[in-house]
Amino acid sequence: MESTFSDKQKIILDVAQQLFADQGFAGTSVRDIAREADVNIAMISYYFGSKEKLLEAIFKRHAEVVRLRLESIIHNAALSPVQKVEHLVDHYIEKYFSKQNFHRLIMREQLSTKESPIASMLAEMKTQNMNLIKQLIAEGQKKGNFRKNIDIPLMMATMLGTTNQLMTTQAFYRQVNNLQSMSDEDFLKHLRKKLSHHLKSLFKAILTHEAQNTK
Amino acid sequence: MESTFSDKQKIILDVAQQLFADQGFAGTSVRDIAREADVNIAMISYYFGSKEKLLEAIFKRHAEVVRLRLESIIHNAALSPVQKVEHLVDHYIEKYFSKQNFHRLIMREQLSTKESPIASMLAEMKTQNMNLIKQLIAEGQKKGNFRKNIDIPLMMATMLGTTNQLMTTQAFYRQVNNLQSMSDEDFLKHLRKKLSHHLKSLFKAILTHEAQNTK
DNA sequence: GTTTAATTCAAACGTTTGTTTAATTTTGTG
DNA sequence: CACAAAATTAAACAAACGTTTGAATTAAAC
Repeated sequence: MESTFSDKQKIILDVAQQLFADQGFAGTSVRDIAREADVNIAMISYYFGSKEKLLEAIFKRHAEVVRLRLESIIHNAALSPVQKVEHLVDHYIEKYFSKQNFHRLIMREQLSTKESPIASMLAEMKTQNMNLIKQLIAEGQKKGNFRKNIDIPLMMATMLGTTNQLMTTQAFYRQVNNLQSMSDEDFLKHLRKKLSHHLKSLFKAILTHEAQNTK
Repeated sequence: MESTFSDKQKIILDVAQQLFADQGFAGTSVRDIAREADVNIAMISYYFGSKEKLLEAIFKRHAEVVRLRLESIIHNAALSPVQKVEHLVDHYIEKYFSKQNFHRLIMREQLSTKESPIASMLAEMKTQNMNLIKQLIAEGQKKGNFRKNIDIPLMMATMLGTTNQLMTTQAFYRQVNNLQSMSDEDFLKHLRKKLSHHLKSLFKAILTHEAQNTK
């Protein structure tokens, strides 16, 4: 990768990522970023060309990290296919919960219908991840653990979609289940556990031959 | 409901809904709306107070329609609980696919973390729908069709989340499955069918005692 | 027909936006 | 030190934004 950023550039990237995540891309001005990063307004254009290309740089940096982590799970010879799927679920939940706002930002960009460098970058990233998971499924089928005719994109949609949806409506989930007395931290722990179990049992039902367990 | 809009107000609401859906709220200017609706810019403030209250009015109008349709399914005495769930799935898919852009708009608003009249309105809407579905699940449990200890919010998150996710990444789904030669119409039909089957078998696995069928 | 209220309009208001300029300072190199 | 390149700055730019104004027009009420 040709991505070698100076310390100052990294600060701008970090600050912008946080602000974009919290307030959205349109909702964040370059002046906000400059103020928070303690640099002159002109530095953003100077270093990155434009506000939009700054976002592009942020996503590029993120994509690299995701790909590496995913590969390390898939290629871990010590794990069975079922274990890999479970690791995948837990890893994704962990990643998503620890950077909620950033994933909100990605969601927002995906919602945009317009063709853009960013949209095509996200698509490419998705394809890479999908190919890795395809390997994993194929391995499971070869070993006889998984059934044939698995619609991987649908399965992915359920994992990502359910997690996204639950995240965006977590306050609602808390209210419905009368969990207001819990601390924020405890609630998130509880939510993650529930979601993890839910997704794993769903995937067991989709992927394997046996019915999923009741708790 | 006190919502009685003049013809001109309805035109503004329709046009604004379309534009907000296509370009987002921040991405649509009141000048865009005025031009498309063929009214003076000042009319939007005059009738609705502000751009934000205009969006509020659009969501209020939408919520009413959704509630009525949901009630008609839940209270249909001719259907069994399982059938009702299947109707629910198909109805939601139908609703979502026929107004994709509008649901993208709702998603975008849900992604916003800020407290706002619109956020609380969406939350209230969600609670209403949830209570209706709770009735449906309780009916199924009483009749012995559904198992106990069903996490309804999690189930809803899977339905809404999977549909949303698949919708926002449909171009990707098409590419991965080599369906570019299909017409747009045929592809959407295909996608709906796949999604419907996927969700129904997931729900069978979640709700009932038997394992779901393979195709 | 007269009066009062509701509607419509072009224009302007005051901000805020992303980006650029041109001058200045800092840094690196020989 | 001297010179060139890079970095940084305050200021200005033009464009777009949501909203308001005050006059002009239409509709409604009596």
